[in-house]
Amino acid sequence: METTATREALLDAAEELFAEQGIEGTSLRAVTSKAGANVAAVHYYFGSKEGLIREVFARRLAPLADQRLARLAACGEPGEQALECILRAFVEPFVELGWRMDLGTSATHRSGRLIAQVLLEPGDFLRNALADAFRETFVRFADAFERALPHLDHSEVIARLNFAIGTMIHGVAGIRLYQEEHEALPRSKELVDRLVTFLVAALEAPATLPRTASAPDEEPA
Amino acid sequence: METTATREALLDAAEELFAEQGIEGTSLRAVTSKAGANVAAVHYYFGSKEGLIREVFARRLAPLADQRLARLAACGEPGEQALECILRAFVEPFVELGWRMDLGTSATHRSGRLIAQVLLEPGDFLRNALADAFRETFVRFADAFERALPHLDHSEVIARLNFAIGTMIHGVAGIRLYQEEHEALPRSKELVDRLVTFLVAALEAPATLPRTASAPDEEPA
DNA sequence: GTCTATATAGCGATAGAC
DNA sequence: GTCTATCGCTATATAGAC
Repeated sequence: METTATREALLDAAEELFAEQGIEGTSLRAVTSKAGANVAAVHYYFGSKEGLIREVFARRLAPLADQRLARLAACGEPGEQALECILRAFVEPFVELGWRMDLGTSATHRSGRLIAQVLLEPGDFLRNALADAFRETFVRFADAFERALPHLDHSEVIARLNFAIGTMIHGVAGIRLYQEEHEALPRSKELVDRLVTFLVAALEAPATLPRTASAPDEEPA
Repeated sequence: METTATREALLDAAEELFAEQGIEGTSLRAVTSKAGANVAAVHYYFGSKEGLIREVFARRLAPLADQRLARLAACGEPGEQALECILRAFVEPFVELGWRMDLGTSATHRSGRLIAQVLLEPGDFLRNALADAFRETFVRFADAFERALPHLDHSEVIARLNFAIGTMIHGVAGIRLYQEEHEALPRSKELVDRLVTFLVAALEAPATLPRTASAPDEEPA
């Protein structure tokens, strides 16, 4: 269809500009001018800027969810899945998506920062949409992690899963508050391997004992 | 001084609104109206919105750096510091700062998201200012971590330190993409303990071995 | 389905009264 | 030191020509 060409061009342009300049910081004019169209086209296809934003993410998140769940299923029967396999099923598709969304972005403003941005932006609508899109995935992975980490209670598994998500997002976003001068940003595969090593150990850590409450004398070895 | 009253009120209002609505999403009018002043006052005291933003952070970051370095020094002589002590020196002051900056913020938009936001926002000026403010701290801590983790090479220590920063920021920001219905957000002390358990294990993990080949750029045949 | 032209509103910044 | 009023600009959104 020819009508789809403009639509896709708008989505591509928006995705790229959002990653470079932020979502709030990107005007419809910038999007349409990059896409070779004009402001009215956005409202014709998406109704509003909010509709455009929603579509930019929806286009990526459904395939991401599918891929993660397929990879998880390939780890074996529930209850017998290896922790590293579960973790890779969770991390790898996300990192690859981050890299793909990054194609036109400058080297210093890397990749998946788009998703990280959304998590922090003020408006509720997108964060809620994101949470909805991820809910099924997270429920399934939380269950898999819980079975693979029998030494942890439910609440600590959830807390660690949320930590792991933060580590992953921050890693994919390529944020370096502390960066060596000549250090190159890691390639996708190297990043995944380092993330997995880091997170497997973190998830397997012994349970956190309450330091305040009943056992004040105990220091963890 | 009486002049300081308005100035401080502007900084307080700005800090609170930035955390709630984002920096880009907060207008000077919103800040001044909350502070009981008006737009001109911002330009009188800070010259511009950018100057205001800079001051909001500068007011918090210098004490944070001091506190962290003091805590690190209290861990003992360089080369003999325990990993957990170094990590707590790094994490605890940051978490407490996040909690303090959160006072007026609604429960669903927690704490340190302000710093997390800055890391992702488009403009370079603030990220550079933040990197500058943290540089000394990070150099000192990177050195301490490297001595405490002799099984890792320099580049992996740096990579893991950046991961740890991401974990910490995400945790303090209170982001929960996956949240149980009745789950309460953890208290500061509980968060710190869980973060430390998680990160000690992660940092101590064995070195990541290249999985593809001897050189990271090579594609497997 | 795509354009131009415009309506409406909000922004940061500044001048000048007090 | 603090105010009101306003300038100049840009944003999203829409109406209507083609």
